[in-house]
Amino acid sequence: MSAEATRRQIVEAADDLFYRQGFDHTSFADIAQAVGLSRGNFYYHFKTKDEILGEVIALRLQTTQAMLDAWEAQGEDPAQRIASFIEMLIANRAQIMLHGCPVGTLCGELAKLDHAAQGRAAEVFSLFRTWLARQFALMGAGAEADRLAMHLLARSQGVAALASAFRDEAFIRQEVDQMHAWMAACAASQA
Amino acid sequence: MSAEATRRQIVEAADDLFYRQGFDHTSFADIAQAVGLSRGNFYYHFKTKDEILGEVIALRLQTTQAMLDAWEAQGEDPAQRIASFIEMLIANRAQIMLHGCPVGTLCGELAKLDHAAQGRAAEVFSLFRTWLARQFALMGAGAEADRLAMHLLARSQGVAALASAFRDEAFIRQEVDQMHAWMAACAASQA
DNA sequence: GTCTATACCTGGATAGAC
DNA sequence: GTCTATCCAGGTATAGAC
Repeated sequence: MSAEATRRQIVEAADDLFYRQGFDHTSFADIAQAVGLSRGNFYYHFKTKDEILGEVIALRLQTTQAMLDAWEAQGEDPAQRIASFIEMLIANRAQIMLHGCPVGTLCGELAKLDHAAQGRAAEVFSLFRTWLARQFALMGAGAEADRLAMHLLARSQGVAALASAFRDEAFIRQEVDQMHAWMAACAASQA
Repeated sequence: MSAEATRRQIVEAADDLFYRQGFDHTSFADIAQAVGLSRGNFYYHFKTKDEILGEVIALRLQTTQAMLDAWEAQGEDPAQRIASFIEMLIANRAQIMLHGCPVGTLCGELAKLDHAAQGRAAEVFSLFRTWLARQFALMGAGAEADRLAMHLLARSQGVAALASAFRDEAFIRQEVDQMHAWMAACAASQA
């Protein structure tokens, strides 16, 4: 196999394991096993764990941006695009109940480790924030656009945190309904 | 020193370290050093790390209940008592920006570790949930009381998560203001 | 590019002297 | 109740054969 393809496999396996088990709790052996490599060979591709983390964050930034671009292309108006964001909680509910939000839990863990990559990891949040703010701006929210974006981001984080703690799917649906209702009220007040 | 006093010191030190560094990332050596004990002596007091975790959770359940009781005693009406809950975000903002919410981050970490104490840790959330639901019920929320309690708990979790990721104090104040406004609207609609 | 073998360290946990 | 010494597992990382 080419070195490039192996590297990519490693990053994808690490992405998954970091989400399910946490960054600190995932060992090189775990990742090597997932990819089917020996531990020794592993170091040919990555020298340190932080280097893998860097690539995982880069991958997440990339896939997140791609998802936002897709929502942008599909949604007919900003309110519908924001609805796509909210529906993410429903689409990923099974994983969220088990492991929380990938972005929030990684940022939380890196904060505890006082890790240098904290800022990089938070950039994934920034992608959502900027994108949401632009949608709200298009809805006519003006100076309030960023505040509304942060509000919605916070609510989705809270839902993920509690859904995971209580393993409660009904709660997710309940809050998602409330968020859609809040959006409707939001849109009405701008009109 | 008496064994009982030492044990208590250990649990308090562990409580603090688990919050600031995370459970998994905190070693026996860290806790022993914080208390000023040798590692060997440490094992006279606690046999396993899980045993310490159990006591830390028990301590948190106890201090949380005491705090709720205090709010109950001080608040003149249920709306004012719920305001005490919301103001917790302001009172603890410095710590929250550095390490997130102690309850949420512990539950999140234990979920990643697939730890047996997950359920116990979530009981701290349950204390808040039950207490908040009772306040909402007193406000006349009826069947909606629990839903409103979970909603408020989720919002506070979301604020803690994003405040930590962005290190943003203004955001905390902004959302706290919104939560108070939401409460006022809530109270008005019940009246 | 891939492997085995291995060095080195940290962390959990125990034994036994004081 | 406290200490030192020690064991062992697991984790990061390297060397060097193939």
